[in-house]
Amino acid sequence: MKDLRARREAQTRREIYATAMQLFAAKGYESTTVSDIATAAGVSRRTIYRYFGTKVEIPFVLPEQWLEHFRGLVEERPDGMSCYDFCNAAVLDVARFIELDAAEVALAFQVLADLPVLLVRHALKNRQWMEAYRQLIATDLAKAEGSAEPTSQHQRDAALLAGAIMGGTDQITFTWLATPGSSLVEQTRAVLRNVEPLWPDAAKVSIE
Amino acid sequence: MKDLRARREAQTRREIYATAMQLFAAKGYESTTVSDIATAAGVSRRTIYRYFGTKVEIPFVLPEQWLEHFRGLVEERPDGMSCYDFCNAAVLDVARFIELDAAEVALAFQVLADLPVLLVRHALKNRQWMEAYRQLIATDLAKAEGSAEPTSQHQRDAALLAGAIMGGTDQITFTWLATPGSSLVEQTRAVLRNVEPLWPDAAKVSIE
DNA sequence: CCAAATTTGACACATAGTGCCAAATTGTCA
DNA sequence: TGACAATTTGGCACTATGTGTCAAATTTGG
Repeated sequence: MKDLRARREAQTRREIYATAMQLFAAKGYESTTVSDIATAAGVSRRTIYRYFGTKVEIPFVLPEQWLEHFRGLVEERPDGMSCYDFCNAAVLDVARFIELDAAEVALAFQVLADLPVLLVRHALKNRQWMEAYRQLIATDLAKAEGSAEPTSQHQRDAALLAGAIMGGTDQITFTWLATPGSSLVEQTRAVLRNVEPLWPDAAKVSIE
Repeated sequence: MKDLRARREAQTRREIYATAMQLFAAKGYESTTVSDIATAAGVSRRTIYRYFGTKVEIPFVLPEQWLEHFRGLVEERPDGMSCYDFCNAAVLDVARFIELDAAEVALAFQVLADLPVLLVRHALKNRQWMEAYRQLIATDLAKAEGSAEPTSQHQRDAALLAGAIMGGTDQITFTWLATPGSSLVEQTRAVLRNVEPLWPDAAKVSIE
């Protein structure tokens, strides 16, 4: 039974995560050593590094899941959907996905507020989002105009759009967490409306 | 003579920088320890940390200077200039500033290519740029509409614009380095033209 | 040239992260 | 069920980053 082992691994992974977050909330991220987490979780220090490559990965499991969810959407993208339509749908889908674990996110981001190391990690996550958008849009624009490789014009358009979407969604995630009762999906719609004028016509033709 | 000391400090700073970059180019960033740099530069390891907070700061002195140049522009911003006009002018100014040390930049970025640690640092730098733009634009939009604090609408608009500008300029910096003989300023103009439709009307009224 | 202030060097130390191998645990098959 | 194989875990050693501390060296100012 291979999946039994897999479930056990997922279990310890969750346990380490829960223990770590608890300690971070209690003593702060910086003054919690990996050894602390290890002893509290009842595993060896080495094991922590096996499950999470680095200490700073631990508080970013949820954001990482969101990005993977998006990448999954890109994989399963239906044929004949325009770049414009797909991006709008995907961004909204991710917003819905994020809203699922609202409570957990609020706690996590509260713990991590204003920590230099984590700000850096946040920046990296933003860049990864931007890269994901940028690559998707750039290749799509190239395809839509029948060129194998994206031209520098395509690259520019894609980078602009990716930056705007990333910047907008990052911002509203912040205000969403800050103002309880607000709807992330609604705010996301507003962002997409604002981004609208940036889309070139080529993005609205269906691919394949 | 206070400035004599300052000049000496700037001197050793430059020496450490030059030595470090040379070593990075020769042996790679990762396999160059801070001790290596220290002995090669003829100072103690501790001194390196005094001049540059961390090892990863060293290859980012130029980008840091560019950001500081921009911050300087914001400080000396002339009265009665609209947000839109100022941002366009400032972004172009920075592009000119960057183009000054083109050769040095090319070498630096070549050395640092595809290093995980440095990719992270690059992400942080991008975020800092975005924050600089975002804050500037958000407060300006609020002022232009007579509200003391930026509304969430202002914040969204600002985040979008900041993201687009950052994403666009980052992208063209990349292609500029990759294609010798190209003009960063020209490309920057193209980015600004593309961003154009994102600006709300409020950004075009003069402040103060 | 001397005294005060500041910079530098040297040492110690905590922690992150990695390689390695033996021990324990788990899945598989007879 | 029991033994064998595969994988996971723990423990240990080690390197490197980054920080605190204080004495020694250097520079500034008179």
